Amino acid sequence: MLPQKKTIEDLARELNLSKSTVSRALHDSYQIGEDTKQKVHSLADKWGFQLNPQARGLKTHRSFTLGVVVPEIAHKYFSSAISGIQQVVLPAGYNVLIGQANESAEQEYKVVRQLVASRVDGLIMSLSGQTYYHEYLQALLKDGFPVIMFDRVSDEVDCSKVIIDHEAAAFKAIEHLIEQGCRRIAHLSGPQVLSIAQNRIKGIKRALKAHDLPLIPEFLIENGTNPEHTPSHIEWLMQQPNPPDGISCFNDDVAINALLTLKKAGIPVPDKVKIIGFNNEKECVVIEPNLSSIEHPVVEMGKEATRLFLKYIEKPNQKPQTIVFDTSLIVRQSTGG
Amino acid sequence: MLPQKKTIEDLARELNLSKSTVSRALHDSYQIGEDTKQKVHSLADKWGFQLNPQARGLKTHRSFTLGVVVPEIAHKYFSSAISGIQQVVLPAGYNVLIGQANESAEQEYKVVRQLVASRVDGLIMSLSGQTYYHEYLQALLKDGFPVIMFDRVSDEVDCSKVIIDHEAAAFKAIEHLIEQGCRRIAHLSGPQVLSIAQNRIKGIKRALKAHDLPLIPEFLIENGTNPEHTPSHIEWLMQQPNPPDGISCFNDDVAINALLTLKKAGIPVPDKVKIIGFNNEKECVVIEPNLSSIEHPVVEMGKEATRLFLKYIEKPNQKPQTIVFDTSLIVRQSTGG
DNA sequence: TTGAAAGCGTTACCAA
DNA sequence: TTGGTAACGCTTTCAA
Repeated sequence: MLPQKKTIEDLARELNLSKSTVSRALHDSYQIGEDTKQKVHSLADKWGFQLNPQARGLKTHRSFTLGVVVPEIAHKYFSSAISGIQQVVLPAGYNVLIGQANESAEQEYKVVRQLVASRVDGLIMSLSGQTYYHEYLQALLKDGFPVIMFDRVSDEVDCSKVIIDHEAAAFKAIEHLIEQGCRRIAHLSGPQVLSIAQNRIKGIKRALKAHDLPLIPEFLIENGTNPEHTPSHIEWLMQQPNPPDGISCFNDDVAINALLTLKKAGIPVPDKVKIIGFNNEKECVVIEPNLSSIEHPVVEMGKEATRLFLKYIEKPNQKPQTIVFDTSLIVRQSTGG
Repeated sequence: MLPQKKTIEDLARELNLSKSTVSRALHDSYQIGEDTKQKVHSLADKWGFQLNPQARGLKTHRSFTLGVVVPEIAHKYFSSAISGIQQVVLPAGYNVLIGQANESAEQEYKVVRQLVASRVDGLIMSLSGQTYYHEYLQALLKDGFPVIMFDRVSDEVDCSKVIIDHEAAAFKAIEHLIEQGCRRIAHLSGPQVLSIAQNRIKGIKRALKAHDLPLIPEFLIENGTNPEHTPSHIEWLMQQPNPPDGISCFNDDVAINALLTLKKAGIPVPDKVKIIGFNNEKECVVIEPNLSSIEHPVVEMGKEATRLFLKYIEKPNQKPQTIVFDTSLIVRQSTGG
């Protein structure tokens, strides 16, 4: 178990072979006889031999390490993605180096720099909210360095992406509210710099139009994700002469915050107003009434992003591709389900 | 930004110095003149030069990488710890390689093997529930390889540890229940192979004794953390002729599961039975009644474990030490607070 | 089918 | 205070 002390040379000596032969045998080179391979492998197994990755990397200019950058590790959404990434990349012989950007553009840049300096073979990232400056990512890509984005992507960077069809997801959520009888729907939306927030709004508008309902402008609350402001947003909404009868929230945290505010105000959910969130987090089934939500296949997305990375490693010069994941509506009590 | 192409040799050539001098200058060796250092550093900065970690590692037998093994990445508790670890270790020039054991002893062994093969300079781990076999960790330690455990530790492994005083925590929880009027207290305990589970039980016993209350043996449910069994445990408990009037749970997940079961059965909390959990997770303030809990300083523990690792790297041959963190009781509605 | 040897980018020993 | 050089463990070209 101890940090490998044996080298290829030890194997060679023991078997009366040369380093080169042993190296080739370990890599199952076609130029090596079956019996030789056998011998090498069996001794290697017996010794628990593993190649020194640093020597290997030094020679091959690869590290067999993948960098992953997320806004925040300690968030279920992203740690699940990381878990998905690991499930695919470890069996392929890669390790994962993790960086967190803490929702800051500068930190994101620093973290990427650091990972690149550590010689990761590629990068899978989900962008941080306020990030505008992405030229350095473009530069990396131009040098043939694989960068794959998932979930929070930027239109300005031309790389492979794994995303959710947020427009369709929002459409689904709003249509569900409408089918449940809502006619005056409010929205606590996210940071407008994120394309996902904009796409959600597109979906909202499309759903309303499809059902001949108006978009009530003052019910569309932008940047409504700050947990400290949610209660006042809700209070304001419900104090209107014609308050909303349905509220869609940017994520479950916001939705739960909203729900708690409504309960405190004695406004019955779903009877008087219906609520739906996004992400389908654990808390949805903890709160009462249980929260309806839109489920994102985040583990699957992590896996898919990793497959793109591996494919790219296999043969570079691939055209960037975008893989779109669908979401599913989870109906619970908060929308009368 | 691109993966460094320049080498020490390029710097040397450009400055009319030798590789050795440049290397020493970069490491601020005392043998190098101030002016030379200046020149080297300024060119290195200008070029954005960074040493090749693989070549460095090959030569020095270090990787400047720390391995972290947790039962599950996608769990707030552990991802917070990882975050804490990163906050301390990144500024020290180390990267973090993460492995998850999925609560399985075999996986844990494999993951450690893999990380060691990847030449991590040390390991910070939180053990998985069912783990018995720890000889390999002992072996590593004997070879001078740093292993630090946090939270879920094993008494059988003689290494530095960062733990919570679980006995005191459990004492606090039980004493609180008693002060709130509970006289027949039940416990959904954790895997008995974990020392934390045993220490909790010690605390429970001590608290009961201190208040002259008996420990009701059939109310002490071992290995009670399986979410599928929690409802039947709760049902069984409450169907007893003399059911418990207080339940302490191994963690918040179990407590919430228990609470939901009680609500479904129409048993009022906290009036008929009081509940307390451990970890103080987000869901505590989502469920109703809000869940009382014991808060663990998990980010701080991750940081402290990392400091121990760095100290050990600085000078090996340290005696193992154990750092104990205290917890705080968070009183909410589920215990009538 | 196998072996010898060069070289990846550092560090560290020995000289100067 | 600085330089030359071997060595870390592996891959790979060239030769046999």
